[in-house]
Amino acid sequence: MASSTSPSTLEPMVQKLAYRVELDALDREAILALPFQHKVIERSEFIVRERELATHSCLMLSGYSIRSKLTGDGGRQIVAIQMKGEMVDLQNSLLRTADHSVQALTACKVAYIPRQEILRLAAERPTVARAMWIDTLVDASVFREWIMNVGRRDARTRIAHLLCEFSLRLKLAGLGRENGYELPMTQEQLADATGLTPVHVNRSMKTLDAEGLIHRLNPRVIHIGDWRKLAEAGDFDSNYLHLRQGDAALN
Amino acid sequence: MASSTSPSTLEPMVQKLAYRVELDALDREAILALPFQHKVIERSEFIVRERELATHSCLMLSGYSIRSKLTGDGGRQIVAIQMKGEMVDLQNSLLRTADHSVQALTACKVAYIPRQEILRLAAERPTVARAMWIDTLVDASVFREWIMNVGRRDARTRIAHLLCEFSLRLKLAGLGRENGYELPMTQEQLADATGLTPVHVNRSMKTLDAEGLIHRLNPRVIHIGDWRKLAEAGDFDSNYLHLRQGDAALN
DNA sequence: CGGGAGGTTGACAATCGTCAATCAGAGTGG
DNA sequence: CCACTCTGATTGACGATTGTCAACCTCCCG
Repeated sequence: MASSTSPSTLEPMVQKLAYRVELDALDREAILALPFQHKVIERSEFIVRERELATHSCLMLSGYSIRSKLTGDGGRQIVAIQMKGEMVDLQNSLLRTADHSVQALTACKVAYIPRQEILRLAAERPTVARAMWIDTLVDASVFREWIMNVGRRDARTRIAHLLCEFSLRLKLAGLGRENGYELPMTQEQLADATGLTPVHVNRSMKTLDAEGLIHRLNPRVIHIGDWRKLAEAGDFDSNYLHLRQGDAALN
Repeated sequence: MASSTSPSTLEPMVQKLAYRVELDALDREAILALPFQHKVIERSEFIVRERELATHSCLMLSGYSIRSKLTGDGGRQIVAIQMKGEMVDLQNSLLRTADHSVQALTACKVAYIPRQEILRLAAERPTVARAMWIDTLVDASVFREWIMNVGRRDARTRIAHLLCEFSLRLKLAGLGRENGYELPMTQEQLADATGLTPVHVNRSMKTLDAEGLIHRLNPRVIHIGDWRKLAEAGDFDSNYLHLRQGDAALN
């Protein structure tokens, strides 16, 4: 872990918030002036554990992380996937104790920001506060879509939906190639995200492949043959991501 | 619909927010001074429809409402249940278009507050803004628990979990009797909330009844025989509701 | 070359959904 | 007071999606 005051490290946070609300120069400066610590998180390492006190928020600079919860009998449910530019753990850090864990899916670079500094920023810059609030509201909207995904869609549709969400979000984050991307998760992790078993995830992806909706060079590299068809198969409508006009039409 | 400036109508909103953050006299006054309209919503009436522009937030004064989403093939997923004292639609009204519908489960009395006034209040009273933010974060925590509920628990456990959540929240709202309450929903609605079919909800409740975990005077009036056992059956841990110490031990 | 993680497949089991009939209770009108 | 109707609850028979178990394969890495 290394302290840093590099002026541009928090730029992704400015971008993220400016996407939601118009920020003036003072707002931007205030964000960039936040104290933070650079940190590298290894694959599988926990950033926050359920029931811990979370004292920091963190901004993803690279890599992927997941949020998950455990049932009493050991089942795991992944409730969100985070990527570059996203604020992890505004949720946990503003509340007393974490209600879910955050874990690195791949090696990650993050910027740690003390909870107190986030609160101070919010108090001093109402516009920034509003942007962060809206950001958490969009997170909540994604949660709702996931409830519907696991509650009311069959296996094939759930997987297709997740692949669509991934595709769009990767493009927005500036990752991902033209018609495809590399999945950062194993089939077991996909299963935990969709409420299925690894075996059935495998079967469902095989089906999507056989139907020509996706092509796989290797199990993790997804090529999307026809976005329209995949979106239809996944009952995917990007409305819940609350993107801007142009971005929603990316695919 | 009737305009009103009755000074105490918004008191539940003060209570709700003061539960999360300490509010000073000015904060409380500012909340109570919000302009609003009284409105009575009939059973089944929509308060907001998916994809609409939501221009108002609303505070539940009595009755129950649900938030729901529809799949492409007509399936419905209920993603939240709202009761007295809760702020419906901070979510929809701060974002451009509603990503889900809000519908009255029973006849409801509500106070409509214009979106602009909420934003103004948040800008002028940072502490109130923080309280509302935290409130939406708690909502998000409940969404995460619901994802786990429908994703990783079997039918009997899902139902038991929902019954437990209801019991606790009703007590907090000052509703519900000692060891039981009246469910405001049909079994079809329970099914939509748990990702099951009405028939299977019926079977699951029958099982819980046969096991002595609940008793039913009539299909909607639930008596909880042994809270401990029901909570265990439902894999229920109130941590995700982020209650205060005392409240978490209510049952 | 060996070991391990992750992916793939088949056989079988179980939970849950579907369909359809019946029942119970509330409200309505004659 | 009694059909009549409607909504919601209940039940049984059957079917299907999904889970379980177990084997085997593939690739990567030391």
